[in-house]
Amino acid sequence: MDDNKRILLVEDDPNFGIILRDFLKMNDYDVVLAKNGMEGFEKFKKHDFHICILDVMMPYKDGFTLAGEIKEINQDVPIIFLTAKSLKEDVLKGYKIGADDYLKKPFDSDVLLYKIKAILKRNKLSAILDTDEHEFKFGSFEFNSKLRHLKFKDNKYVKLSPKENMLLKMLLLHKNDLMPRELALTRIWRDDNYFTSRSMDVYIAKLRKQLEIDPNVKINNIHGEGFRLVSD
Amino acid sequence: MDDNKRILLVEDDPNFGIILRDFLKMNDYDVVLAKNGMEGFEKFKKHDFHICILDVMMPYKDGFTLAGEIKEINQDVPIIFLTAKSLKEDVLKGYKIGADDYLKKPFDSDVLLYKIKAILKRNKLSAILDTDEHEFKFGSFEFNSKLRHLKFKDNKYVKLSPKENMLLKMLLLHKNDLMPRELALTRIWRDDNYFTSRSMDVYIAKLRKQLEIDPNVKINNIHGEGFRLVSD
DNA sequence: ATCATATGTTAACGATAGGTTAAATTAATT
DNA sequence: AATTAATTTAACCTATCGTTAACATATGAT
Repeated sequence: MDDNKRILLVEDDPNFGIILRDFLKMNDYDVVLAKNGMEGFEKFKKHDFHICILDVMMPYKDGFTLAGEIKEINQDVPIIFLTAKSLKEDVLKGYKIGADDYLKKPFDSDVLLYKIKAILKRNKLSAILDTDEHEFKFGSFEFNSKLRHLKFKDNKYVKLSPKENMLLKMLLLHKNDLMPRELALTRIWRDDNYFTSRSMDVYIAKLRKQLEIDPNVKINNIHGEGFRLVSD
Repeated sequence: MDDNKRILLVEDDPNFGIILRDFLKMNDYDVVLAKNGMEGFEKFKKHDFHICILDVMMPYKDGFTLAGEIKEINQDVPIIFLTAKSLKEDVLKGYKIGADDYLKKPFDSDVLLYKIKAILKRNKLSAILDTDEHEFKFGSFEFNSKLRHLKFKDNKYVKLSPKENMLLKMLLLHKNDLMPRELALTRIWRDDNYFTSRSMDVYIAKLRKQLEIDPNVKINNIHGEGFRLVSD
C-alpha cells in the first residue's frame, strides 16, 4: 500500500528538526521526528524504519549511544549521523557502531537526499545478498546461486563450486558496475592479503572460462579497484 | 530549508571587514564577522558555517593557525584565504592545511563572489560523489570517475589510469576556472617538489591527448598558477 | 634581445597488479 | 582409508602505472 520509505529523525534543535522533517516529507518520505535520544528510542521500538538519521550531539543521550541501542534491536537499519564536529575519533566511533554515512553540519539538503537514496539502494543489495533471490539472468545465461547451477541457453547446467558461486553472485549484484576487490575479499574470503587476492584472481579466471561461450558477457578488470561484469 | 549560506569572515582591518561583510550580506549570505583569530575561533565553535574567509596576516593569531584549529574541528569546511603577499611557501602552507582558494589583496569583489559560489558548488558535488554516481558531462564527453571511463560521443570508452582519473576529476571540479598546481600536487601527489610537478605535467599531456578529439574542450596552462579546463 | 624558469612532449624503465596454468594442499565424500 | 572435489600456492608471463630523463618550446623578467 504505502510504499513511502520511513525515516526516524532524531534532532534536538526543534527549529532545525522541524525544517528538516518538512523537507524530507516534501520529498516523499514518511518522517517521525524525535527531539532527544530517549524519545527516539521509544519511537524506534514502536515502528519499523527504513533508515535513521541521528544528530550526534544531544543532551542526556547522544547519537552514538542511541545508535548502539538501535543496533541491538535491529542490526540492519542504516544510520546516518549528523555531526557538527567531524573529529576523527568521532568518525571512527561512528563507523564501529555501524554508521552508514556521515553528514557534517551544515549540509546541503540535496546531498542528504542523495545519501538517503544511495543507502537505501545499497541496503537493498545487501538484503538480497543475505537472504534469497538466487535466480539471475544475464546475457544468455541462467544462474541459480542456491543450487549453484549455471546454464547457457539449452545446454545442460554446469555446477559451480561454492567460491565460484559466491563470486559470480557478487559480480551480478554489481552488474555493469564496479565490484570492489576488497569487498569480495572481505565478504567471501574473509581476509584481505596477497594470497587471498591471488586466489580470487584464479577464480576470476575460472569464471571467465565458464562465461566465454557468450560473447556478450565479459568480466573486466579495473586496475587496482576490482572487477566489473558487463552484459546487456 | 534555510537557503542562505553562512560565512565566517575573519578580518582584522575593521573598515575593510565591515565593507566586505555588508557586500556579502547584500548578496544574500549570512555573515558573521570576527576581528581577530581568537574571536574567529570562538564564533566558529558557536555556529555552523558553510565557508570561512580568513585574512592571513592578523596580529596574535594568523589565518593559517586559525585554519588549522578550524580543520581540527571540521575537516570539510571550505576555507578561502585573503592574502596580501602571495609567496609560494605561503600558498603551499595554505593548501597543505586544506585551503580551497586564495585571493590576493586587493581583489575584485565579484571575483570573491564567484569563488564562493564555485567552492560551494564543488563541495556539494564532491559530497554527492562520495556516495552516489560519479558521472560528469563536458563538451561531448561523458566521464565516469568511479569506473575511470572516458567516452566521446558514441565511441567506445577509454580507460583512464588512477592518476589521470583523479586529475581530470579535479580539473572538472574547477571547470572553466583555475585549478591551482599546488592543489593537485598536495591532494593527488601528496607532495610538492620538482619531480611531482613534472609528473603532473606529463599527466596533463596525457589528458590533452585524450581530449583532443573534441575541439571545444581544452586544458590551458596559466603560467605559474595552474591549469584550466575550458568547455561549453 | 637575453636569460632563467615553467611547461610540453615522448620514451624508457622499474614496480606492481593481474591473467593463467599447474602443482600442492586441504576438505569433502565414499 | 581412498578417492574426488575444492581451494590455495607457486610459477611464469603480460599489462598497467607512475616516475624520471631528455629534449623542445614558451613565457616573463630584466
